[in-house]
Amino acid sequence: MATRRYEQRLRAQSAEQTRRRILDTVYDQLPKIPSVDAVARQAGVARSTVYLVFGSRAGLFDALLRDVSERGGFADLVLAVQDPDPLTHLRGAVVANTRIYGRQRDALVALRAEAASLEGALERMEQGRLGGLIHLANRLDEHGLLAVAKDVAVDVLWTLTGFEAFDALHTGRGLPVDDVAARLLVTAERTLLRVPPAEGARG
Amino acid sequence: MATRRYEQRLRAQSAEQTRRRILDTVYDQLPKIPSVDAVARQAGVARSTVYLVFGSRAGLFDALLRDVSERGGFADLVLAVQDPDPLTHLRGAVVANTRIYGRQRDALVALRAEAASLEGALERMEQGRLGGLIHLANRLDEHGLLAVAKDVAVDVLWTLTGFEAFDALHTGRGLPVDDVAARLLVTAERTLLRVPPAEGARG
DNA sequence: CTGATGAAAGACAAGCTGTCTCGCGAAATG
DNA sequence: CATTTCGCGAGACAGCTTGTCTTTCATCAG
Repeated sequence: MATRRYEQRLRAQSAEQTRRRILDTVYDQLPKIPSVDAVARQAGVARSTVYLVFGSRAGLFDALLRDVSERGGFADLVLAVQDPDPLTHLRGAVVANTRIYGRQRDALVALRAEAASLEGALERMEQGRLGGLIHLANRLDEHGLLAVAKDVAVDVLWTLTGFEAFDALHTGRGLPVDDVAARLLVTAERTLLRVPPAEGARG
Repeated sequence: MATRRYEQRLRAQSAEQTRRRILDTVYDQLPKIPSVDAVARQAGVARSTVYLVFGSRAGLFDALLRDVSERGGFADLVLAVQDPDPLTHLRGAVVANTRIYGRQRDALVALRAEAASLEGALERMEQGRLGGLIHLANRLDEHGLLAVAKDVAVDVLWTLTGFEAFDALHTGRGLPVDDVAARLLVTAERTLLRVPPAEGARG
C-alpha cells in the first residue's frame, strides 16, 4: 500500500469551491425546496457529486443549517447579550433575533419543512437559544424586574423569540420585520416586567 | 345513453363507509405522515380506491383538514365567543383554542407538513380565526379595556392563538395543555389589558 | 334481466433518493 | 517525467412514491 503523504492545496481548495457552489445553489432555489437533482443540474455538477460531498439529501440540508447559523448575523445577538443593563439586553435580544429571522426566512422555512429528515438537528440548535433565554430571565429576576415567575418568563420568551412567532406576524400578517420586532418586544415587556417602559419610549 | 334515475341508498352508504375508513386510517397512522399506499393497505382498500374517492394525495389531506375542523371541539370555542363579558370571552377563547390544538395536535402537525400541496387551504381556514380575533379586539376596545392600539392587539392575539405558539410550548418545552393555556392567557392579558387580573385569580 | 356503480387489481409513466461502478483528467509526489 | 492519488462526471440500477388508465367483478336499482 505504501500510502504517500499528501499535502493538498489546489485540490482541497477546488473541492471547497464546489461545496460552496452547491450550497449557494440551494440558497438560490429557495423558497422552493429543491430536489438533489435540481440542485446538481443548476450548480453544473453531477448528482453523484452532491452525494459524494454531503452524503445524502439530509446531509445537504444539515450543511445548510450550519451555514445559516454561521453566517446569518449572530454577531449582533452576541453584542446585545453582553449589555450590562438587563432591559437593554432584553430589547436587543428580541430585535437582533427577529432581524436574523428576517434575513434567513426562506432558508429557515425550508429547513423547517425538512425537519423530519434532520433528526433533531434543528432542536439541538434551539438549545442555544433556550440557554440564552434562561440567562436573560435570571438577570431580570436578579434585578427584581420580573412581574411573573422565572420559569413562566422563560416560557414566554421561548414563544416570542421562536421562528414560528416571527413568521406568524411576518408572513401570516404581512408585517415588515421591524414592526414584527416591535410587536414581540411590546408583548415581552408588558408581560414580563413589573414596570413596563412607556409606549414609544426610546432607549 | 338514456341514463336512468338513480336513487342511491345502500351504495352511497357503503361508499361513505369506505371514505370514513380511509380517513380513520390516516388518523391512525399519525403522527407519521403516511404514503397513499400505506393508508390504502392498512384500510384494506385498493390504492386506486383512495384516488377514486379523494382524487389525489392532496385531496386526502384536504379532507383530513375539513374533518379536523368539523370535529375537533369547536363547540366550546363558539360558546366562549358568545359570552357577554369581553374578559371572559378572551379567557374562554384562548383556553378553548388551546384545548383544540391539544386534541388535534398530531393531525395539525401532519397538515402543516403537507401545507405546500394544500394550496393555501390552511390559510383560508385561519381567516376564520383572524375574524374572531378582530371581533374580540373590537369588543375589548369598546369597553375601554385595551392598553395598546387595536391593531397591535389583533397581532398579539394572532401570535398567541396560532398553532405554532401552542406547539412551541407543548412540544418544544414539554408543557401539558392546561399549562400552555395558562402561559398564553397570562401573556395575552398582561399585554393587552389596561388592568390585568391579579395572579391566580379565578373566574 | 339489464344497466349503473362502487371498488379491486394491476399495468404504466415519471420523479425522487440512494448506491455503485467506471473512467478521465489534473494535481501531488518522487 | 512517471506514478499515485484524488475530484468529479456519467450513468446504470433498485426501490419508493404519486398519478393515470384500463379491465374486471359483484351488487344494487329499475
